[in-house]
Amino acid sequence: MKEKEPILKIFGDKVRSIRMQKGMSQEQLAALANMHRTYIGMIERAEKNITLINIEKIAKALEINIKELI
Amino acid sequence: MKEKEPILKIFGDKVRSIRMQKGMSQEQLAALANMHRTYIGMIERAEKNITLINIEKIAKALEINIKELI
DNA sequence: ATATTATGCCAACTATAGTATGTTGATTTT
DNA sequence: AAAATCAACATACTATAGTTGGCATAATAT
Repeated sequence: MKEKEPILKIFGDKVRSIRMQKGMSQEQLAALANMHRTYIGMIERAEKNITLINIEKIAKALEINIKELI
Repeated sequence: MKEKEPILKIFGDKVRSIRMQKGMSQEQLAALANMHRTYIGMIERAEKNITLINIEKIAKALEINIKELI
């Protein structure tokens, strides 16, 4: 993941905006989703090509539907 | 990917049903999406945890919106 | 101003997604 | 019934997603 794929950017931006909207830190979201704090950061910065299972985990942690994240 | 995650099963089933609805073979879909024939099979059988970029590629090949696939 | 909390970023590792070939059996076509 | 098309499945390999720790910087609180 050198070049930032638009779809990852869109996804990361949505995660960040919803997370902040809910007043959560990356660390809090990570804890809820059972992930590492830095991984959430990487996703928000579109540095990783996230898999479907992790998309679902983040959606659940944010208490939203997956579709709202894509 | 030993145990089939429900979300991957749902995703794979949708790919298969839309593909068949459009009268495409796995091989044809693979060609359109620039993927290998067996990989499409693995996705439909929920044997792989697909990444966001590939979800997008398949959606485009099927000429549908990503949201329709999740 | 100092302490605390939050995020970015790097580097290294391990697990697994993604790519590919070949074989087998089932389904469809002729 | 034979031929052709399609999909399942078994490996095996290589690229990269996912996990982690540590340090630097920025922002917020006391």
